[in-house]
Amino acid sequence: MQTFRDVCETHGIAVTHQRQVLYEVMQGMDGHPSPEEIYAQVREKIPSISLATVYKNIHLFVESGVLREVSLHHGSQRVEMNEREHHHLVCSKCKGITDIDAEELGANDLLAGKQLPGGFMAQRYAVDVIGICANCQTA
Amino acid sequence: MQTFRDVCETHGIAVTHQRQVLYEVMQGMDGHPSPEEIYAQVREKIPSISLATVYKNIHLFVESGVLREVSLHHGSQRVEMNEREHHHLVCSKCKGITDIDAEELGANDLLAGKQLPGGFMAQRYAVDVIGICANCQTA
DNA sequence: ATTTCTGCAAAACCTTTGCAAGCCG
DNA sequence: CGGCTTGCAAAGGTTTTGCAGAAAT
Repeated sequence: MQTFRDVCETHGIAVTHQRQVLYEVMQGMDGHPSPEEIYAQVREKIPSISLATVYKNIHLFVESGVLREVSLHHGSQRVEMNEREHHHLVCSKCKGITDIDAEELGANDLLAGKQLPGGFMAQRYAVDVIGICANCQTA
Repeated sequence: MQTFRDVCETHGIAVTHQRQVLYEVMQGMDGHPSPEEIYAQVREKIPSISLATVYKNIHLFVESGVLREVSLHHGSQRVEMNEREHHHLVCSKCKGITDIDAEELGANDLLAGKQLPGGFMAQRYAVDVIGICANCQTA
Protein backbone atom coordinates (compact mmCIF):
# COMPACT_ATOMS: atom_id res chain seq x y z
CA MET A 1 0.00 0.00 0.00
CA GLN A 2 1.59 3.20 -1.24
CA THR A 3 0.60 6.56 0.21
CA PHE A 4 0.46 9.74 -1.82
CA ARG A 5 3.60 10.96 -0.03
CA ASP A 6 5.38 7.86 -1.30
CA VAL A 7 4.19 8.54 -4.84
CA CYS A 8 5.52 12.08 -4.64
CA GLU A 9 8.82 10.96 -3.21
CA THR A 10 9.23 8.28 -5.88
CA HIS A 11 8.58 10.82 -8.62
CA GLY A 12 10.44 13.70 -7.02
CA ILE A 13 7.61 16.16 -6.63
CA ALA A 14 6.38 18.16 -3.65
CA VAL A 15 3.29 17.25 -1.66
CA THR A 16 0.45 19.77 -1.64
CA HIS A 17 -3.13 19.43 -0.61
CA GLN A 18 -4.40 20.12 -4.12
CA ARG A 19 -2.15 17.45 -5.60
CA GLN A 20 -3.22 14.90 -3.07
CA VAL A 21 -6.90 15.46 -3.78
CA LEU A 22 -6.26 15.47 -7.53
CA TYR A 23 -4.45 12.17 -7.26
CA GLU A 24 -7.15 10.54 -5.16
CA VAL A 25 -9.93 11.76 -7.40
CA MET A 26 -8.18 10.44 -10.51
CA GLN A 27 -7.64 7.07 -8.89
CA GLY A 28 -11.37 6.93 -8.23
CA MET A 29 -12.26 7.73 -11.85
CA ASP A 30 -11.66 4.87 -14.14
CA GLY A 31 -11.52 5.48 -17.80
CA HIS A 32 -9.91 8.41 -19.57
CA PRO A 33 -10.98 11.69 -18.03
CA SER A 34 -10.41 15.11 -19.51
CA PRO A 35 -9.06 18.02 -17.44
CA GLU A 36 -12.56 19.48 -17.19
CA GLU A 37 -13.97 16.21 -15.88
CA ILE A 38 -11.24 15.99 -13.29
CA TYR A 39 -11.81 19.62 -12.35
CA ALA A 40 -15.51 18.96 -11.79
CA GLN A 41 -14.75 16.10 -9.40
CA VAL A 42 -12.00 17.87 -7.52
CA ARG A 43 -14.19 20.93 -7.02
CA GLU A 44 -16.51 18.88 -4.87
CA LYS A 45 -13.69 18.48 -2.37
CA ILE A 46 -11.88 21.80 -2.88
CA PRO A 47 -14.46 24.25 -4.23
CA SER A 48 -11.89 27.04 -4.47
CA ILE A 49 -9.45 25.14 -6.71
CA SER A 50 -8.74 26.76 -10.04
CA LEU A 51 -8.78 25.12 -13.44
CA ALA A 52 -5.27 26.42 -14.04
CA THR A 53 -4.04 24.46 -11.06
CA VAL A 54 -5.63 21.33 -12.44
CA TYR A 55 -3.86 21.84 -15.77
CA LYS A 56 -0.53 22.62 -14.16
CA ASN A 57 -0.67 19.52 -12.04
CA ILE A 58 -1.81 17.25 -14.82
CA HIS A 59 1.27 18.45 -16.69
CA LEU A 60 3.46 17.78 -13.73
CA PHE A 61 1.99 14.33 -13.20
CA VAL A 62 2.48 13.45 -16.84
CA GLU A 63 6.06 14.73 -16.91
CA SER A 64 7.02 12.90 -13.77
CA GLY A 65 5.29 9.68 -14.79
CA VAL A 66 2.43 9.56 -12.29
CA LEU A 67 -0.05 9.71 -15.17
CA ARG A 68 0.00 8.88 -18.83
CA GLU A 69 -1.61 10.72 -21.71
CA VAL A 70 -3.95 8.65 -23.84
CA SER A 71 -2.68 10.32 -27.01
CA LEU A 72 0.37 12.47 -27.65
CA HIS A 73 -1.52 14.39 -30.33
CA HIS A 74 -4.28 16.27 -28.59
CA GLY A 75 -2.86 19.60 -29.68
CA SER A 76 -4.09 20.17 -33.19
CA GLN A 77 -5.44 17.92 -35.86
CA ARG A 78 -3.11 15.99 -38.15
CA VAL A 79 -4.11 14.28 -41.35
CA GLU A 80 -2.37 11.99 -43.81
CA MET A 81 -2.80 10.64 -47.29
CA ASN A 82 -0.40 7.72 -47.07
CA GLU A 83 -2.29 4.85 -48.69
CA ARG A 84 0.09 2.11 -47.64
CA GLU A 85 -0.77 0.12 -44.57
CA HIS A 86 1.46 1.70 -42.01
CA HIS A 87 1.94 2.69 -38.38
CA HIS A 88 3.69 5.53 -36.56
CA LEU A 89 6.89 6.17 -34.66
CA VAL A 90 6.08 9.00 -32.27
CA CYS A 91 8.78 10.94 -30.45
CA SER A 92 7.72 11.70 -26.91
CA LYS A 93 10.02 14.75 -26.77
CA CYS A 94 9.33 16.65 -30.00
CA LYS A 95 6.04 14.84 -30.84
CA GLY A 96 7.33 14.20 -34.34
CA ILE A 97 5.65 11.42 -36.33
CA THR A 98 7.35 9.06 -38.79
CA ASP A 99 5.62 6.38 -40.81
CA ILE A 100 6.67 2.76 -40.69
CA ASP A 101 5.22 0.11 -42.97
CA ALA A 102 3.03 -2.42 -41.21
CA GLU A 103 5.14 -5.17 -42.67
CA GLU A 104 8.38 -3.68 -41.42
CA LEU A 105 6.94 -3.37 -37.93
CA GLY A 106 5.65 -6.93 -38.07
CA ALA A 107 2.28 -5.87 -36.74
CA ASN A 108 0.14 -7.95 -39.04
CA ASP A 109 -3.18 -9.67 -38.57
CA LEU A 110 -3.65 -8.39 -35.06
CA LEU A 111 -7.38 -8.71 -35.54
CA ALA A 112 -7.55 -11.89 -37.59
CA GLY A 113 -10.63 -13.84 -36.52
CA LYS A 114 -10.65 -12.18 -33.13
CA GLN A 115 -13.70 -11.58 -30.99
CA LEU A 116 -13.40 -8.31 -29.11
CA PRO A 117 -15.09 -7.63 -25.77
CA GLY A 118 -18.40 -5.79 -25.55
CA GLY A 119 -19.35 -6.57 -29.14
CA PHE A 120 -16.90 -4.00 -30.47
CA MET A 121 -16.78 -4.15 -34.26
CA ALA A 122 -13.18 -3.55 -35.34
CA GLN A 123 -12.42 -1.83 -38.64
CA ARG A 124 -8.67 -1.34 -38.43
CA TYR A 125 -5.92 -0.79 -35.93
CA ALA A 126 -3.19 1.78 -35.52
CA VAL A 127 0.06 1.20 -33.67
CA ASP A 128 2.04 4.07 -32.18
CA VAL A 129 5.58 3.15 -31.23
CA ILE A 130 6.52 5.72 -28.64
CA GLY A 131 10.11 6.62 -27.93
CA ILE A 132 12.86 9.12 -28.70
CA CYS A 133 13.81 10.03 -32.26
CA ALA A 134 17.43 10.25 -33.38
CA ASN A 135 17.39 14.05 -33.26
CA CYS A 136 16.18 14.25 -29.71
CA GLN A 137 18.62 11.58 -28.58
CA THR A 138 21.49 13.77 -29.74
CA ALA A 139 20.14 16.92 -28.12
CA MET B 1 -3.84 7.61 -62.97
CA GLN B 2 -6.80 9.08 -61.13
CA THR B 3 -7.81 12.68 -61.62
CA PHE B 4 -9.27 14.82 -58.88
CA ARG B 5 -12.65 14.64 -60.58
CA ASP B 6 -12.47 10.86 -60.26
CA VAL B 7 -11.63 11.12 -56.59
CA CYS B 8 -14.64 13.36 -56.04
CA GLU B 9 -16.93 11.09 -57.97
CA THR B 10 -15.71 8.02 -56.10
CA HIS B 11 -16.33 9.72 -52.77
CA GLY B 12 -19.52 11.48 -53.77
CA ILE B 13 -18.43 15.08 -53.29
CA ALA B 14 -18.64 18.13 -55.54
CA VAL B 15 -15.65 19.53 -57.42
CA THR B 16 -14.57 23.06 -56.56
CA HIS B 17 -11.40 24.93 -57.32
CA GLN B 18 -10.50 25.21 -53.64
CA ARG B 19 -10.92 21.48 -53.10
CA GLN B 20 -8.79 20.64 -56.07
CA VAL B 21 -5.93 22.82 -54.91
CA LEU B 22 -6.26 21.53 -51.35
CA TYR B 23 -6.07 17.99 -52.59
CA GLU B 24 -3.05 18.62 -54.78
CA VAL B 25 -1.21 20.48 -52.05
CA MET B 26 -1.81 17.69 -49.55
CA GLN B 27 -0.59 15.11 -52.01
CA GLY B 28 2.61 17.09 -52.34
CA MET B 29 3.16 17.30 -48.59
CA ASP B 30 4.31 14.07 -47.14
CA GLY B 31 4.05 13.57 -43.47
CA HIS B 32 1.27 14.61 -41.18
CA PRO B 33 0.34 18.23 -41.72
CA SER B 34 -1.90 20.32 -39.50
CA PRO B 35 -4.69 22.50 -40.91
CA GLU B 36 -2.51 25.59 -40.45
CA GLU B 37 0.34 24.02 -42.42
CA ILE B 38 -2.00 23.07 -45.22
CA TYR B 39 -3.49 26.56 -45.17
CA ALA B 40 -0.05 28.12 -45.52
CA GLN B 41 0.70 26.02 -48.60
CA VAL B 42 -2.67 26.51 -50.25
CA ARG B 43 -2.48 30.25 -49.74
CA GLU B 44 0.45 30.37 -52.10
CA LYS B 45 -1.87 29.22 -54.87
CA ILE B 46 -5.12 30.83 -53.71
CA PRO B 47 -4.16 33.81 -51.55
CA SER B 48 -7.80 34.67 -50.88
CA ILE B 49 -8.75 31.27 -49.44
CA SER B 50 -10.02 31.33 -45.90
CA LEU B 51 -8.90 29.14 -43.04
CA ALA B 52 -12.54 28.20 -42.43
CA THR B 53 -12.71 26.73 -45.92
CA VAL B 54 -9.62 24.67 -45.20
CA TYR B 55 -11.20 23.31 -42.04
CA LYS B 56 -14.53 22.61 -43.70
CA ASN B 57 -12.88 20.69 -46.50
CA ILE B 58 -10.55 18.74 -44.27
CA HIS B 59 -13.68 17.61 -42.46
CA LEU B 60 -15.36 16.69 -45.68
CA PHE B 61 -12.31 14.79 -46.91
CA VAL B 62 -12.06 12.89 -43.65
CA GLU B 63 -15.76 12.04 -43.59
CA SER B 64 -15.78 10.87 -47.16
CA GLY B 65 -12.56 8.90 -46.82
CA VAL B 66 -10.22 10.94 -49.00
CA LEU B 67 -8.02 11.64 -45.96
CA ARG B 68 -7.43 9.98 -42.62
CA GLU B 69 -6.87 11.59 -39.24
CA VAL B 70 -3.66 10.57 -37.52
CA SER B 71 -5.36 10.47 -34.13
CA LEU B 72 -9.02 10.46 -33.20
CA HIS B 73 -8.17 12.30 -29.98
CA HIS B 74 -7.24 15.79 -30.98
CA GLY B 75 -10.14 17.31 -29.10
CA SER B 76 -9.07 17.68 -25.53
CA GLN B 77 -6.49 15.94 -23.45
CA ARG B 78 -7.24 12.58 -21.86
CA VAL B 79 -5.20 10.94 -19.15
CA GLU B 80 -5.25 7.55 -17.48
CA MET B 81 -3.85 5.80 -14.44
CA ASN B 82 -4.41 2.20 -15.52
CA GLU B 83 -1.16 0.47 -14.56
CA ARG B 84 -1.84 -2.76 -16.42
CA GLU B 85 -0.31 -3.15 -19.81
CA HIS B 86 -3.23 -2.40 -22.06
CA HIS B 87 -4.41 -0.93 -25.35
CA HIS B 88 -7.52 0.91 -26.52
CA LEU B 89 -10.71 0.22 -28.41
CA VAL B 90 -11.71 3.52 -29.97
CA CYS B 91 -15.16 4.12 -31.44
CA SER B 92 -14.93 6.17 -34.61
CA LYS B 93 -18.49 7.46 -34.14
CA CYS B 94 -18.69 8.54 -30.49
CA LYS B 95 -14.91 8.65 -29.89
CA GLY B 96 -15.38 6.56 -26.77
CA ILE B 97 -12.33 4.70 -25.42
CA THR B 98 -12.32 1.29 -23.74
CA ASP B 99 -9.29 -0.47 -22.34
CA ILE B 100 -8.27 -3.95 -23.42
CA ASP B 101 -5.49 -5.93 -21.78
CA ALA B 102 -2.43 -6.37 -23.95
CA GLU B 103 -2.67 -10.09 -23.39
CA GLU B 104 -6.28 -10.26 -24.44
CA LEU B 105 -5.48 -8.39 -27.64
CA GLY B 106 -2.53 -10.66 -28.29
CA ALA B 107 -0.32 -7.67 -29.07
CA ASN B 108 2.75 -8.81 -27.21
CA ASP B 109 6.44 -8.35 -27.86
CA LEU B 110 5.92 -6.18 -30.89
CA LEU B 111 9.29 -4.61 -30.23
CA ALA B 112 11.24 -7.63 -29.03
CA GLY B 113 14.78 -7.33 -30.33
CA LYS B 114 13.69 -5.10 -33.17
CA GLN B 115 15.81 -2.48 -34.86
CA LEU B 116 13.71 0.51 -35.89
CA PRO B 117 14.56 2.78 -38.83
CA GLY B 118 16.36 6.08 -38.34
CA GLY B 119 17.83 5.07 -35.00
CA PHE B 120 14.49 5.53 -33.27
CA MET B 121 14.73 4.40 -29.64
CA ALA B 122 11.45 2.71 -28.72
CA GLN B 123 10.13 2.89 -25.18
CA ARG B 124 6.68 1.36 -25.53
CA TYR B 125 3.89 0.98 -28.01
CA ALA B 126 0.20 1.73 -27.96
CA VAL B 127 -2.38 0.02 -30.13
CA ASP B 128 -5.70 1.68 -31.00
CA VAL B 129 -8.26 -0.69 -32.39
CA ILE B 130 -10.61 1.53 -34.33
CA GLY B 131 -14.18 0.54 -35.04
CA ILE B 132 -17.77 0.90 -33.86
CA CYS B 133 -18.78 0.27 -30.26
CA ALA B 134 -21.87 -1.77 -29.39
CA ASN B 135 -23.88 1.35 -28.54
CA CYS B 136 -23.22 3.06 -31.85
CA GLN B 137 -23.97 -0.15 -33.76
CA THR B 138 -27.45 -0.19 -32.28
CA ALA B 139 -28.12 3.47 -32.93
C1' DA C 1 14.20 31.92 4.15
C1' DT C 2 13.81 30.46 -0.31
C1' DT C 3 11.75 28.19 -3.62
C1' DT C 4 7.68 26.42 -5.38
C1' DC C 5 2.64 26.45 -5.76
C1' DT C 6 -2.02 28.45 -6.02
C1' DG C 7 -5.82 31.23 -7.79
C1' DC C 8 -7.20 34.77 -10.68
C1' DA C 9 -7.67 37.04 -14.88
C1' DA C 10 -6.20 37.75 -19.30
C1' DA C 11 -4.37 36.00 -23.39
C1' DA C 12 -3.31 32.52 -26.80
C1' DC C 13 -4.52 28.87 -29.46
C1' DC C 14 -7.44 25.89 -32.37
C1' DT C 15 -11.82 25.08 -34.38
C1' DT C 16 -16.67 25.94 -35.42
C1' DT C 17 -20.62 28.69 -36.81
C1' DG C 18 -23.86 32.11 -39.12
C1' DC C 19 -24.51 34.59 -42.87
C1' DA C 20 -24.51 36.96 -47.46
C1' DA C 21 -22.61 36.47 -51.93
C1' DG C 22 -21.01 33.23 -55.44
C1' DC C 23 -20.37 28.76 -57.76
C1' DC C 24 -21.78 23.86 -59.26
C1' DG C 25 -24.59 20.76 -61.47
C1' DC D 1 -32.67 27.78 -60.88
C1' DG D 2 -31.80 25.19 -56.14
C1' DG D 3 -28.56 23.72 -53.23
C1' DC D 4 -23.99 23.55 -51.80
C1' DT D 5 -19.65 26.26 -51.08
C1' DT D 6 -16.89 30.25 -49.99
C1' DG D 7 -15.01 34.05 -47.23
C1' DC D 8 -15.58 36.84 -43.47
C1' DA D 9 -16.15 37.87 -38.84
C1' DA D 10 -17.54 36.55 -34.57
C1' DA D 11 -17.98 33.09 -31.11
C1' DG D 12 -16.77 28.72 -28.72
C1' DG D 13 -13.80 25.55 -26.44
C1' DT D 14 -9.33 24.31 -24.60
C1' DT D 15 -4.92 25.40 -22.72
C1' DT D 16 -1.22 28.60 -21.25
C1' DT D 17 0.74 32.56 -18.95
C1' DG D 18 1.92 36.42 -15.60
C1' DC D 19 1.55 37.80 -11.29
C1' DA D 20 0.76 38.57 -6.21
C1' DG D 21 -0.17 36.14 -2.13
C1' DA D 22 0.18 31.56 0.26
C1' DA D 23 2.23 27.23 1.24
C1' DA D 24 6.04 23.77 1.21
C1' DT D 25 10.73 22.18 2.43
